[in-house]
Amino acid sequence: MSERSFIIGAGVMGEKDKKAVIMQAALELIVERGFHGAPVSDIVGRAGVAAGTIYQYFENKDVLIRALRDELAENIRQAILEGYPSEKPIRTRFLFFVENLLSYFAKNPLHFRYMEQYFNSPYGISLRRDKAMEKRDSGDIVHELLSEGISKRFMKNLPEVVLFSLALGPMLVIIRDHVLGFITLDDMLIRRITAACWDAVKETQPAAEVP
Amino acid sequence: MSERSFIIGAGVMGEKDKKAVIMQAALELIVERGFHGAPVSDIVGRAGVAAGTIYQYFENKDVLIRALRDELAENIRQAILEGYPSEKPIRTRFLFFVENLLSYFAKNPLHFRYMEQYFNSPYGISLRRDKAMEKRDSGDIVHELLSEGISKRFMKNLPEVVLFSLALGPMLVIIRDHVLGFITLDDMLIRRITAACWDAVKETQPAAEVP
DNA sequence: CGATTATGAGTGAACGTTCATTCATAATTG
DNA sequence: CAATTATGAATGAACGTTCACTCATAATCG
Repeated sequence: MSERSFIIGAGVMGEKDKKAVIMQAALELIVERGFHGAPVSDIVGRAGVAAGTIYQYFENKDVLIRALRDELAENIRQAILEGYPSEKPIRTRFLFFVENLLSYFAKNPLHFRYMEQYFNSPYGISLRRDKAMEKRDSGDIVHELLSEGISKRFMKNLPEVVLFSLALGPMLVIIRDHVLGFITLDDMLIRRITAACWDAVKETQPAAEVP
Repeated sequence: MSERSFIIGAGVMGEKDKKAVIMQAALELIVERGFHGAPVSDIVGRAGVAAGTIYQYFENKDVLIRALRDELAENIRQAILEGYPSEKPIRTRFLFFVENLLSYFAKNPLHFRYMEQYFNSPYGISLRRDKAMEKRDSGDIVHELLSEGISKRFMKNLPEVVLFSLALGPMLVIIRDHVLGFITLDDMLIRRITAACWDAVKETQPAAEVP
């Protein structure tokens, strides 16, 4: 082998992957056992590195936890914005957004569980709004969607945070059930769930035009 | 003072209250800082008792945590079943149930935050279904409501867990926002939110009779 | 180009801290 | 004055973090 490399399990890794291996191990363990059930000693054990190695890449455990959050948030952001039909009617955009988000989490259950745990922990409480709803990337799109929906009377005249909860709250429960094996999500079911969420937010005295 | 008593803050307590004081202190601290941010030393400190006293009432910290869950679950059960209109139409029962639950948590934010943390932690994962949906008290009522709604075609023909998520998922987000001060829930708003949840679950091709 | 030195990623035993829990003792009760 | 209840210093396990050290590789040298 022409450059430094090493073996973990059956695979051969270039040195650049070590950080990623640690992050993956942390993701799995934290999802399985929670933040305080995933000591650094177990994380490095699963990653196949020594205790000290983790501090080559992360200043401390908190930094690792936040780095994981940032990476997942970026993945999610890219996944749900790809192909977003900015020019289509509101209903189309709404369905696209919710369907994509459901789909992403159905396919990446660990990402969902991690973010859920993060935002339900003392780490995440203060940052919740910044990341989920405020002036940032995907949050912008949600805000744009809902405020336009309200002003054009395609959606119910409720506070934006309420419409947000009607649109995405069911997803929190459904993905949890999907992860835990109480239900299996396929594309058809995802489409029907998304349509039901639209029923929740849409104005029941419809405006002159159909959205 | 004629019987043994002691002072906490401005109040005087008989000894029978000591267990309750410990539980209240644990509730507050765990909601504020999470399970691993609420060490026994802090709990007894807030309760105004010595470290050892907690073990007079609870075998260990886990037992305390589960006892709190049980007490809150019982409170919630009683609150939402009081005055439940078993003989009224499905829609009436649905609105009553969801409204009552929203109302209860809006008035008892600590209870909500505790249960949320509990069920999102390794403690609660395995028990989630037993408590929230299965053959038990309030769970029975939800199951009865949804299965009747499906079979009589007043609700969408979706898996029960999906209808459950459409009915109660938004509440998870809204109460969190209420607790964190992003929104203020009053009776009027609660009624409008509940109505929107009904829109989500109700069959859009209505049956012959109005429910 | 072979030999020598420098580098820094990787290591893991050891450290200090924090935690839940215990128990000998003290205080309070009827 | 026995019995019950409360106390808090002491304990040991578990944790995150540190740091002196190793060694494969890269850089430099003669």
